[in-house]
Amino acid sequence: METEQVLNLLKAKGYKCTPQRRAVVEALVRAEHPLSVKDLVDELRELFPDMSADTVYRNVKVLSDLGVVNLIHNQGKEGARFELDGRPHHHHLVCVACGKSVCLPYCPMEEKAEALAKQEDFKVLGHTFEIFGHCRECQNNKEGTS
Amino acid sequence: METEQVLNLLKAKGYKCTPQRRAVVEALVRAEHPLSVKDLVDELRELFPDMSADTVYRNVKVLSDLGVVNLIHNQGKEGARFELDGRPHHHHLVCVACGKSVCLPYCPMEEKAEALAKQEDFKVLGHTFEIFGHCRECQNNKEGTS
DNA sequence: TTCTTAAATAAGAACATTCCTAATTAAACG
DNA sequence: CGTTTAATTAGGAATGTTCTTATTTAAGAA
Repeated sequence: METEQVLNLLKAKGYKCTPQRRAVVEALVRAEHPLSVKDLVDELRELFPDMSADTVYRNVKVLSDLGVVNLIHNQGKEGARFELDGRPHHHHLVCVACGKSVCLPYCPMEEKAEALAKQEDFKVLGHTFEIFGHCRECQNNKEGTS
Repeated sequence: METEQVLNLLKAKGYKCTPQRRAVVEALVRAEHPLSVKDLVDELRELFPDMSADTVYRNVKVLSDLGVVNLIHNQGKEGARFELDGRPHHHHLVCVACGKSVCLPYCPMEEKAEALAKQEDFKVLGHTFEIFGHCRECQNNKEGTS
């Protein structure tokens, strides 16, 4: 997905195209792995020294609501991470050692979960699913060191 | 699960049995639905006026590590909630309107997810899965009012 | 019981995130 | 182009959560 496509989508949905918002989108398009809020703020303050963290949170939320970015809750420790995503929806394996994440070609809602919610008359708005642990490299590093 | 059982487990694992910790366990044993940190702090400050929120977080984490309580991440808004759990493991439907939660007799890890993680040489430490939305009652209330 | 020590505590700093407000500004329209 | 308006912004206050540190204390050993 390219920057202009995202901005057009935003415009179509009635969102304004501010320089800060454009910069957030560009940073996400450029990124090669999920970014934390801190990553984004640090990077964007070089362009907009006064940019507030709230602006990043707000924009990332808008993009997330539109399904353009995926939000990865990385419980505790480091904050959440975000990545641009053309694909409609997916989950992650998150490494608690290095913070990196791997996409998972599986969503539990598609299986039994949606049905169980309906059974309870529960109006589903969303869901989270993440697996956390140690990635291959971090397991190797741990063994190597000592 | 009763208070003494939990405390024995703690002792067996090398944790001390402090009055504050006992009170946290007792409050959770007594509770009939998941408690927020604020719930716990408010309740426990009647016994220990100086109790810090950190003590609640710490104890709840210990109990969570032991599998004695389940931690329900209720993204944003209201903070996390905790409930005592004798059963090995389960997930929840969380109502974003009233904060209540319903247990879900389903865990995605038991299905495909565990296998997918192994396929990536990913050493699984844990996972989260929650469905959020509006419960039956909150849907009705919304319709009733206007 | 007294001593020792590792664990737990309170307090507050630090950080992540959300919320509020007043000021700015993009976009639509004249 | 100038005006209007609703969205967006920066900034800081307000929460939720974690971390650090100095002090207290439970539990085991003498």
